[in-house]
Amino acid sequence: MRYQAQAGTIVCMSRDMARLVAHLDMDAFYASVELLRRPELRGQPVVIGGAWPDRHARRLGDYAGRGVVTTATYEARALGVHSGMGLMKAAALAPHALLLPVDFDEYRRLSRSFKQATLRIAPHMEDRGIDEIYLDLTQIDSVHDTVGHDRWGGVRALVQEIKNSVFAATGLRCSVGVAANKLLAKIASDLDKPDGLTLLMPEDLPLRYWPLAVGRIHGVGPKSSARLEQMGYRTVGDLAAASLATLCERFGESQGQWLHDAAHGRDDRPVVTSSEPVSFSRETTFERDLHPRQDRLLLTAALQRLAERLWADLQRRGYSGRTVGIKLRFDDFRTVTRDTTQDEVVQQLDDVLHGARECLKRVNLSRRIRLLGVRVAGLQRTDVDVPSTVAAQGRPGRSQRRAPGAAPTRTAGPAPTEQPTAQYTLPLFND
DNA sequence: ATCGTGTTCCCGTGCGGC
DNA sequence: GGCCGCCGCACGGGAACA
Repeated sequence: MRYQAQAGTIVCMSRDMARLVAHLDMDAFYASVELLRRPELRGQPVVIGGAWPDRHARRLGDYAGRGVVTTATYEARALGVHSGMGLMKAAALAPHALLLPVDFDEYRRLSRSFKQATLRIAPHMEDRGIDEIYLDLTQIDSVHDTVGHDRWGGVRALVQEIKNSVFAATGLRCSVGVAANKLLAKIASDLDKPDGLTLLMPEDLPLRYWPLAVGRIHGVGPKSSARLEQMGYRTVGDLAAASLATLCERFGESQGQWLHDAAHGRDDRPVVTSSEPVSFSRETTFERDLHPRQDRLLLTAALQRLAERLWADLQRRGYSGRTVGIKLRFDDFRTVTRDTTQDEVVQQLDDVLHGARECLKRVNLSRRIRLLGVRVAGLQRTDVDVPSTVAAQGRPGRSQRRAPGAAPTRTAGPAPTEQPTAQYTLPLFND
């Protein structure tokens, strides 16, 4: 037996018993949610992205502005439009496609629904964002059933039950992959989209895993893909054929070992059912690139607004943090970040603004600014009184001490409404 | 004018304490 | 005192992902 502690959860893994892990991925999630409300658009190329006041559909070709495609229906994908593509480029490819603005509140609502529906059947669930989850099915008895001559009949029946339940709760389809670990389950869920149910077992790897491009491995993005390909590793099989020693030589101990394991379908990571946030941030891309001096007032106002929203997020979720950071993206797409850590967590909005201003002083502002962001990390909970033994973990001594009568500790329940704050008149954007 | 928003993880560097 | 190695921490950047 091996025990792994992770994010406060003790996960127990038996070395001998093979695990059964599922990855569930909602099909074209945002687009599918929109089609629930606009069934007359079914069958048409539809793209979700951007935002505008009236939420009416537009012709993609009529769009002018910044933004990316968050999701495209399969009809739009057939025209070459994909997630992450700039909207202007998508408009050139598919001018007649329909464009709808994003509505995160609605997506979050449906996200909760499909997760709840799943949870009733498979309670060991790891949340991986708005539209995907991992499930550890190992402990569910029925997966071990043999149905007729089908060794995996129990798994199929269970997963089909989950898919049906998700559809009943939301009207949405999903694709599910099942394998011995998260790495392969993720690969499997992608093998037969949409509405797929795919088992990927060890004996399937040579035929179904090794032919795939290295970029299909979760964790190998565009940069690593290009590098691997340039070194002659185009497919997962190319990597699997290389020795551990060779990969370590070429990519370092840590990454080499990881690539070797991944190529052979080995992955120990447990399905983690609870976790704590690490940071909160808010950022915005401007309609036009702003000049650090000429547009100083606009930038100052934007920073104020971002900090207010971030502070509201923190209060609503019951966190504060010791680290305040900023992020800037310039007109040449270069990105810089700065952060600073205090002995104590920020107590009020002005502390966030003060930290952000300190960070800004350390940035060379000689280009126009495209994006501005604010971040708080080094989090501690504020809504419950944390026992001192736990609170002392971060930095012993002063961090938990609060002078009597100092800024009131936030209490559980709805966050107090934000007081209007004095506008900063000091120059935040100096040159 | 193609490239958003929010989050996490990893690594290198620099520095102080021991 | 200088130097070394080790460690942990802060910081900045990069990469990846939903």
